[in-house]
Amino acid sequence: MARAATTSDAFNAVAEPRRRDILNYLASEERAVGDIVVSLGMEQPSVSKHLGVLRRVGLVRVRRHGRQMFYRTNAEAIRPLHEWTKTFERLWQHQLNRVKERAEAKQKALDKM
Amino acid sequence: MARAATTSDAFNAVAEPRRRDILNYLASEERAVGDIVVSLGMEQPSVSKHLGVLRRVGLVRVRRHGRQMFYRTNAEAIRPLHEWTKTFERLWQHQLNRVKERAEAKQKALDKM
DNA sequence: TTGACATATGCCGATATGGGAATATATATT
DNA sequence: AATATATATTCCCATATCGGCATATGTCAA
Repeated sequence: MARAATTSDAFNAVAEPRRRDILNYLASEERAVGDIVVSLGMEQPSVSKHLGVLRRVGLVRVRRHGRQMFYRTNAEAIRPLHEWTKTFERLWQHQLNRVKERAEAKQKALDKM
Repeated sequence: MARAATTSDAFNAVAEPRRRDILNYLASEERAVGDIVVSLGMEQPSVSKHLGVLRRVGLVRVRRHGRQMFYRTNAEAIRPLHEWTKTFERLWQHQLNRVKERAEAKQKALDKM
């Protein structure tokens, strides 16, 4: 078996940096493909392909207006990612506290010298 | 150019479901490779390879004890992922509110019938 | 209808993948 | 030293990728 398809889920789709750029760009308001091409400085076919991947996993929604296609980020599809990362939140807080405590202990030791 | 390496960053490393399973398993406490093999029901070489990827992007830490290698999740490396997804949080809340409002409006309309 | 514009799709090549099987490395035990 | 145990590495294969380029599709305008 090879690597899972980029269209298998949001995790795979979002692994590509340019696709994250697109999602960021489409977060605040919907945009036509041409706008993405210009604003992000990518080739038009490349943008269309990335949008295709994002659309297949539900990360963007499309609306046609004349010959333009307006895309917008569907934040709801990013939520599972957020939830998964969130399960580790208390761990890094814990780890940070430990680092902080060690630093403070070290400082105290230095103060006594 | 082909797809980015799984070791290029946490986003790519985490795209593989089995690697997320491993990170979940190693979140609460450190474990030997053999434990992962048994608990997750994977082949040993497969586990070692996945751990290699995770280690290269800093998602796990290792400690040797005799002939065993104890791995644990380094939650701190998951944080950038969390932060990125977080930027969309207000959007899906907004979208959910709109869905909710529509549902309530619909219910009100039904109540009048 | 013809032509211009906006976007999508097809084909190509180079590359990395993940699983399976075999094997190598490192450490402990006797 | 020889053997057993724990883990890592290598090789192979089928597959999907992304970018570049050319081209197809769809829509508007004259």
